[in-house]
Amino acid sequence: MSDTTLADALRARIIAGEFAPGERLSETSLAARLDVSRNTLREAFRVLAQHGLVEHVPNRGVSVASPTTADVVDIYRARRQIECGILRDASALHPSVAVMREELERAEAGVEAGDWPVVAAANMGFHRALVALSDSPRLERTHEQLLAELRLAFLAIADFESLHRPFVTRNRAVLDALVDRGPQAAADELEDYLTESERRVLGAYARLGRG
Amino acid sequence: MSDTTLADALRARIIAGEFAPGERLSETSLAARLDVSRNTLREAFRVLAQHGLVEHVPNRGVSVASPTTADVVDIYRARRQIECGILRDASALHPSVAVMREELERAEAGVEAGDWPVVAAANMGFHRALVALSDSPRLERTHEQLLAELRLAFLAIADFESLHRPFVTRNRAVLDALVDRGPQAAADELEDYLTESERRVLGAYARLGRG
DNA sequence: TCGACCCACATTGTTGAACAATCATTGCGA
DNA sequence: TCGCAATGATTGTTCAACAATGTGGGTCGA
Repeated sequence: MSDTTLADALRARIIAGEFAPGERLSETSLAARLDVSRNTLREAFRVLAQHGLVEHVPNRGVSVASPTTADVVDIYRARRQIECGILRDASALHPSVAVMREELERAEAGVEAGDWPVVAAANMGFHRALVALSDSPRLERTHEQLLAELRLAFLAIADFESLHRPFVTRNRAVLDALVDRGPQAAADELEDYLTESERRVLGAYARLGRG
Repeated sequence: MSDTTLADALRARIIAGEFAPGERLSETSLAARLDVSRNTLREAFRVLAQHGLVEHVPNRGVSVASPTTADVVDIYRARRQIECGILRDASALHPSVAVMREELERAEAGVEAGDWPVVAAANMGFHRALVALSDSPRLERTHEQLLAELRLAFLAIADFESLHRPFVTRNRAVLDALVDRGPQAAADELEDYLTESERRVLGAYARLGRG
């Protein structure tokens, strides 16, 4: 199996919650379980470590990342910088606006159905489409990594409903603001969104005695 | 040798211009030359590929990245987004302002001495310190990768003087604006800087028949 | 009982060799 | 000249081994 494919497969498994945040990933046993050699697995680990999905400590192996409070704060700081900046410069005519609307509707349908994993995915899709407004592959890549890390924080908290349900209407507000009141208003809405979302995550962390 | 150390060493060599942008990096010969095994080298390659410093094509190995015109445009787009956004929210009292001043003086001394590599390094140091105003490790990491890629573009152009000399006074203007006229004015100055710098790089690329 | 030290064990870091898979080139024939 | 198959080189992957490092347990002494 190609190492990139392997890294992608591992990434998907981690994001799906197959491995708990903080869980130690033994090279020997995981290699056996995935039916690849240790060397191949190690190459995949390097990729994931660069993505921030696993943490690599020399001579002590890799574990699934488990974002600390400081990490969460930093992730949201970076998100604010990137997402708000992009939105402020965005055009409501960009094709990606349609994608944002699709994801929003998917999230709203998910709320109706009470399917919180769908809501979570759609909310993230909304913000991914938002970043695509920038037409910058590098910003999209960076943002994608931020979302992947953040998803680990969500996994540690595990309460998808309270983490995602309240934010569907906020995403609606962001999109409406972009279309009706212009990019600056949308950026302001988004900043509120992110501040509130960060507050929720940090609150849950505090209740858990951190992540 | 630890793989991270190896990746760092390779990164330094690439950035120093030891390998030309676009040059093919043979696993066997490079492993022999660096006195490491192929497997270890491959792990380091994965790290560098994630940094955008080398390009990895399946079954065709890795080459030193050689940014295309589109890459340069994207790098500057991302820089504008990140650096200007940070500067707009920055405080002139942040400790990193002192670092910016140091790098600026180093650059000015370099201009006096006609030492363009020093000027180039100091200019980049200035912008690195600028991003450090954000106190965000993730933004710093992303920005560092952008600079590394950009350095490859500079290497392809090779005319350090015209790429870096004009921008020392512009950096001075950014710093002065931050201290004297506030973050918004500084962000405006910086936007001019980046636009002009991008124009220069693209112009040189055009003269070379692209990179 | 408690703490310091030492040793065996487990895991990672790295190597070298081997083989399959894929790509590039060369030379042949039509 | 063009297409094509054989050939050689390089990458992808595996395996086995050993060195280096970290971990935990157990002994010994106070």
